[in-house]
Amino acid sequence: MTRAAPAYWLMKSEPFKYSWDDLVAEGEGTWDGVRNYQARNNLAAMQVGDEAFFYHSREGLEIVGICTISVAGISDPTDETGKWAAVKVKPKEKLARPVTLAAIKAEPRLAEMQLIKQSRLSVCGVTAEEWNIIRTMAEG
DNA sequence: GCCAACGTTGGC
DNA sequence: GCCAACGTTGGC
Repeated sequence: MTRAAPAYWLMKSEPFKYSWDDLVAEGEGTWDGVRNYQARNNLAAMQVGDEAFFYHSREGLEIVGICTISVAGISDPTDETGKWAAVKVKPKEKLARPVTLAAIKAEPRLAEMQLIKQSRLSVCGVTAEEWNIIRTMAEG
């Protein structure tokens, strides 16, 4: 399956477990351990070349960087049943200015973001419009 | 650290 | 198939 334009995502991580800096240090990270069906469906829909915001949850509460999907459609190596999905990501760029959850909530055009609507979903879809708005907000 | 929101599980 | 109990996530 191919797609003309890259899709956009937002992936949450608790920085004390796995932070943006950890990903940069590793060079490539496996996004595994997801045990939510909706998040899994998002993971399974990802393709190489898609881009994702890296969001720090619990602490920070902000988008800190952008990563690209480097390997798609793999099964979660931490899962023995084989039914959970994972991808590999590489850091692409660190945002000049992190975009905080508060800033996202304060922007009416972002009120419909899956991030806002489903606060507990750890892998969210982002529309191209939302992506561009946040990229603009992240410019220094 | 607390707790609300939400997803999952299991008894009936 | 319903729903109460339970576990987890994530904002505050």
